[in-house]
Amino acid sequence: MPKRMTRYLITSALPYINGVKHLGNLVGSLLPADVFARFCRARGFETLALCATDEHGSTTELAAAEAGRDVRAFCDEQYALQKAAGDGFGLSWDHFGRSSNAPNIALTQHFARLLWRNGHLDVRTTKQVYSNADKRFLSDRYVVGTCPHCGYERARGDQCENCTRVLDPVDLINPRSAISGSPDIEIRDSTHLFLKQSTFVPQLRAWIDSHERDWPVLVTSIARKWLDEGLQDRGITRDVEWGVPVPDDIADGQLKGKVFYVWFDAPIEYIGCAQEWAEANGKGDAWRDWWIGPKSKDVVYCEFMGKDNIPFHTVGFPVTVMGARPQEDWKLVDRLKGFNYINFDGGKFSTSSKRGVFMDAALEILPADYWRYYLMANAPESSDSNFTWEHFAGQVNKDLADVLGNFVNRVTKFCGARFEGKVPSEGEYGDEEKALIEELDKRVGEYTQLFEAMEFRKALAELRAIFVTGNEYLTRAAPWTHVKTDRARAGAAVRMGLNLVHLFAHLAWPVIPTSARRIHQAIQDAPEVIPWPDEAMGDFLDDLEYGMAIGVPEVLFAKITDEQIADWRARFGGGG
RNA sequence: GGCAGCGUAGCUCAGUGGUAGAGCAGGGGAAUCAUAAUCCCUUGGUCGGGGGUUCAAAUCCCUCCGCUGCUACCA
Repeated sequence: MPKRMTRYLITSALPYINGVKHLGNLVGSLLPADVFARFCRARGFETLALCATDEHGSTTELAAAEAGRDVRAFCDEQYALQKAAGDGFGLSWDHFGRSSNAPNIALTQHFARLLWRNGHLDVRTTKQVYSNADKRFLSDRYVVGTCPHCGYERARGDQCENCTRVLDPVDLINPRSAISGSPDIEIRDSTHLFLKQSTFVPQLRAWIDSHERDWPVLVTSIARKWLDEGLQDRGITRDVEWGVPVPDDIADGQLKGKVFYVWFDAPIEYIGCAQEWAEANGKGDAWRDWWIGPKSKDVVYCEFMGKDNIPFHTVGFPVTVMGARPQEDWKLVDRLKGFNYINFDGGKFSTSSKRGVFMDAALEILPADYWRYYLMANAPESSDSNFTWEHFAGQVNKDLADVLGNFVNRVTKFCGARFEGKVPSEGEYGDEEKALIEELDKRVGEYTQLFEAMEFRKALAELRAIFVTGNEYLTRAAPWTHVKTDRARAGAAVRMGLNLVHLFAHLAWPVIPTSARRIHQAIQDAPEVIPWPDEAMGDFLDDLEYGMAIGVPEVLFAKITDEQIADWRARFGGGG
């Protein structure tokens, strides 16, 4: 595989540390980033795929407190769980880091100093709610009280869940701490740093406009909405303990004891994670070449995220990067792929109310590839999509078990029964094969383009169509008929069938890596990265050595039964 | 309330000005190598309602209805 000039830097939105993620989080960022990273590697591009846990903020502090744990220990434990779940799903990160690790802390402080020096930060005094009972400042959502609009008694300080109105904690009637329930709260002045985002609007708008064509409408429309509504300066520090400390040399130490807002430091971990990767792999300063300096010019930086993350990646983080100029010219995102949500039987997946299927539980009931295929085939690209057990089972059974799995099985078994389990050397390709090759040249080209365009749903529809093409061919070639009268003709068909199996393993690898490997190994050993077929189909489909012994894989995809669906529906909820 | 997206066959979705599409499900047939798996043919939609622009509208404009999301201190 030739090395190519372009390098791909790929990040998925950082999963928050607070618990194993559900399928919605998986399909919106982690999984498409992995599929795309595998696709890039398969094509021979140098690729760096990074992800990390996003650990800071009051939510983690309070979750740890509730669990009676030290915050760091709590995060250590949660990090291990998320890492294991990601590994289980075959998420092939080059590094899975942590926003609380040293590189991110140093980089976050470094960026803040640059922004301060460049005049992009203001010191402002704000009114914050302080709880005497809890001995801490409360973020808006941790103040509860009666909604002044609808009278709901458990409204949160940021928004009333009942009438959905946006609130300010001072509006609440009978306000109290959501942590202790204590009404002993007061308003105190607190000094914070504000990032002067408003001065970046023209620059941001020009940048977003320049991506009119290569970003999804979802992304540009959300980004523009923020600019059109009048971008406000954003407070980037908080009165909590668990975070990156604000250095004393900013604003003469006025921010002593405060930390940066989690949304300020989390995106910087994309860079910090590259440094963690370099440190873990003895790469020295190589991480910088992905992010800054002349060598980074060859890098295409791709970000994957759910729509809730889009403002922070089209406005917040870009302002941080732009504000570090002209001294330092860090990369801005080139390709930003945003996703809608996947619903669970018509309702939301919810971490807090444990609704839906979570990554660890998903792997307990089925291998990762079932999920990977289904989720990518139904990726919520144009609108929210909906998960039901019945739809899931129907699609997996049909596409993976019947169309792909059975094809591999029928070809390899027939070869074993009639051609001694060896690639037949008799016969030559004729018109039938020529037509097949022509069609596959077209389809594989289309499939490649769809992946390049990150049109995952359509790409998987094309992949399925390619599998179907194999079945169609086999029906027309009918080696089971010809073997009785014309062994050469049957041999050529079986040889083509085996070459198709081989092709399918290569094409499917980014999506279903484990199964693709099993399929490939039935034919011959598979390399770690199964390369993309760049050659013309006429060559690829006559590539297997004549006479080479092949095997029959064990059942590749066992079908999901009605009983299983009933069990899972009882366990997880969700209709069908 | 404001803003955005969506509403197309029973289901999941393509299609953004030129005779309504795919997969699944349903119906009929072929084949019997195979995880009863495959292949071929086929039923099915006044493209949410109404109005307008146009030779021509699922597609553009207006309006109404419905669903979803976002609304900056959850991340």
